[in-house]
Amino acid sequence: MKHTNNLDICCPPRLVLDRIGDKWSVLIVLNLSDGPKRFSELRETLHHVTPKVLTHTLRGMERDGLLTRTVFAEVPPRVEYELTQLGHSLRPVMEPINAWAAEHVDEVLSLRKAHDAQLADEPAAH
Amino acid sequence: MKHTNNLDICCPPRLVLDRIGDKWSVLIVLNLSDGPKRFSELRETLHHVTPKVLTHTLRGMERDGLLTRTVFAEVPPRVEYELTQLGHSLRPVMEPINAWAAEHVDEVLSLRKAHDAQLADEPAAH
DNA sequence: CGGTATCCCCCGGGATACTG
DNA sequence: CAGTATCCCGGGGGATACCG
Repeated sequence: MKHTNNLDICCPPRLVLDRIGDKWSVLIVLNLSDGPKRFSELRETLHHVTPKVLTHTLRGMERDGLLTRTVFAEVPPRVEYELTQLGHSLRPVMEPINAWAAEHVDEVLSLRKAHDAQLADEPAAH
Repeated sequence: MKHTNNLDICCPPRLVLDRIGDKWSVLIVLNLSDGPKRFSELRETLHHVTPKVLTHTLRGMERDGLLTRTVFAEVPPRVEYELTQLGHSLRPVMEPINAWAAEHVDEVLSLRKAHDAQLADEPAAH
């Protein structure tokens, strides 16, 4: 996004996809849906994503107001992440995504496989 | 995705996001919603995206059965892209995305701005 | 515990030029 | 018209190591 395409502005969907289209944001929202969680808890659930990446993702979401980060002055340190109202409002957006995926994942995968197989068969077209 | 994480399988949402999370797929679906379009038509609507990129995106979508590619044996050549049933079924998925974006884009942008401004103020925390 | 700091690789995506 | 062929850059994201 170097030359500030007006597409970025004219197309709101891009804002959402840039925000939740990355690898972990959706899973984070889902995981925080029923209450705040600590950094390590999230890491475990997210299959031990690298701390750097998790931090980066969380910071980005915090920046956009999707969640809050609360540091507790204890030893050992404790940090909790919690969805904001805005963060919670994303659930209705994700449900259709989930539903579509659940319903069509097999179809897509088999279509993809068939398509690849067909291409592999006919290198003759060249 | 090198070491085939089981997350890819266990989390259907990823399939969708990997598919429509890229820069152009959503816009393509929206643009093909009311009927087939030719390659150049798509290019124009999509703010003159590079042919290479457009081709790549379209091929990926074709591979997953979201659209069909029809070549007409004419001169000059004509190629039309049309959503499949599966492709059309994505619309209900995108509408909430659109709606959320329309409703919250200003909020997110201002929250983001405020957040950045605050960080710029306090390099003292260091 | 909850992060930073580095290094590194891959690839999405744009620019430019050429072709059947 | 509808693509290919190259080159290139930025950054997402993982691995590893270290820190307050």
